[in-house]
Amino acid sequence: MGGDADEVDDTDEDLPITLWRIGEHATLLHEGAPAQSVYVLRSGSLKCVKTLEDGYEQVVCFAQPGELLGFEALHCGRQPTSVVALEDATVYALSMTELLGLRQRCPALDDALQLALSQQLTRAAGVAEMMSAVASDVRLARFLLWMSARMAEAGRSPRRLLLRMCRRDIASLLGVAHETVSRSFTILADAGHVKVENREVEILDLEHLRMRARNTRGPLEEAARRRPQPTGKGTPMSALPWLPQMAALSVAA
Amino acid sequence: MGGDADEVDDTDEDLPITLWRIGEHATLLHEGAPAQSVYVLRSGSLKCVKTLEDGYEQVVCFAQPGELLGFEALHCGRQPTSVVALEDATVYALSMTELLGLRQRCPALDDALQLALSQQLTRAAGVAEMMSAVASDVRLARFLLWMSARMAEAGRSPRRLLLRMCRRDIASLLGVAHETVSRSFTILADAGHVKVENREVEILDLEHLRMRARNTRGPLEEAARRRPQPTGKGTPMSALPWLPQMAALSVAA
DNA sequence: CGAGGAGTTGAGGCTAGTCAAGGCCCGTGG
DNA sequence: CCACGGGCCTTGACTAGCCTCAACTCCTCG
Repeated sequence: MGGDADEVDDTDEDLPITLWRIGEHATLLHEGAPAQSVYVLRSGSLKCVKTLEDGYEQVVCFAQPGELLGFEALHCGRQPTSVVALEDATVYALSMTELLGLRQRCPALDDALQLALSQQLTRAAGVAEMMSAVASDVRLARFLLWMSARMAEAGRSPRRLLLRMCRRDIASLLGVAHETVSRSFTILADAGHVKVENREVEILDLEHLRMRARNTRGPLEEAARRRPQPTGKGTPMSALPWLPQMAALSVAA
Repeated sequence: MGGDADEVDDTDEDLPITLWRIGEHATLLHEGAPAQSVYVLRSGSLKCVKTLEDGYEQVVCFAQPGELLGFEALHCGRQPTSVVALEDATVYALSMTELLGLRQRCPALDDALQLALSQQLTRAAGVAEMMSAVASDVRLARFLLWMSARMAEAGRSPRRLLLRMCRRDIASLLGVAHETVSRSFTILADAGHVKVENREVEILDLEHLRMRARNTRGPLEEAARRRPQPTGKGTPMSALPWLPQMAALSVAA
């Protein structure tokens, strides 16, 4: 297996689903490792990191319980990121070789998989949105709101956050220096939006935090003027496409 | 339907796959629109944009032929981004309500779908990697290499790029001002790495362009020292998990 | 008790954002 | 036909914000 995790138990003879336990700082998936399983995070939190050629550790995302991991490797066979536990965590593991057969035998799992994948795509867009802000305090505000939303999804208090990752990891995700993260924390704290105590963050003024997070760049960037301009009128085409063709296409590109 | 596209033809009575033609600047998917179909881009190129509260148009990604679109909406029922054609384009449309049944009737399509989803996740991580660079010329270099890789995937020349998007869209994706994109283009051109003529870009020195793209931030950021540190040893757990539970979990979070 | 990581804060230089002007190209309309 | 307007792109000048380097504290761990 591609990780420092301990196999705990098979859950069922028929189903190749295994529960793994991952200790803090242990690596569940190694970047570049062959794809063998997909995982669903059961408890704890993880970070997905890409080690760039110059040795810089780029954090791509933080994973909360329920998230799907390792699925990216399906199309190229290798893991694009490493996955490291920020605290003790447990995951369900699902062998990739048996994934296909399993999907057919169990439509419920199949649907759940589709949903989870869809969700992961949405989250990826959310990460991009976070990084799109210019000002560093705005980035941090968005990050905190993002974490808060995750807590709410998980049914926990969205006001009290316990950040399991270090400042450097946050800085990496947001694309700023880790000192800047520190400064941005004090900016938000001085403004009375949050109370910060090391990794414990309490959101005091959600509304003002949201307002700050809205600032993207300049004053509206005149983008509001650029209306959709639907032209849309086009000539009909001959009906050559087909299902197999479509299937081939989506594999190809 | 949520778009200014023209329906062209049904491809098969049994299969709800339709070919749509989208004119330049037309919108295939509107942000916030209900999820009704998934699409596979057949020809042309698109951009996915998120209009933020302050009116700023955040470009999330550029789509090339073969990419899957609209799938993010599955889990929440609404499109998280708008999708706009950068040039005349065609897409295969697949009704979402019939998607489930179709997947079961045609495993080949199902597998293709999984692969495409996996690919989309990988691409999302790639976008994050692009934005992670600090220096603007490095960001642009990565963008050009990214476009080049897409061209190679499509079987076209990876050296001659025709950028269908305007500078402002590139700037939005990279998280910089559009003037900065201009300046970065001239930096790369002056360095002899590329030849730029409006939207036509020729890569002259791939190797040096790659070298420039490697610079992430500072000199190694001492991250190279932070070795994995596998602790990994943990106590076994009782075997409570199960397939239905796992399915429910991946839906829940 | 010392070593080292994590976090915070300060000083200074430089990148990139902002504002502004000008050129180019292409659409519409006089 | 050419004038005009309006994108798109580029370039310049100024300035704000962030990165870098550095020092210091706190805390954990061996």
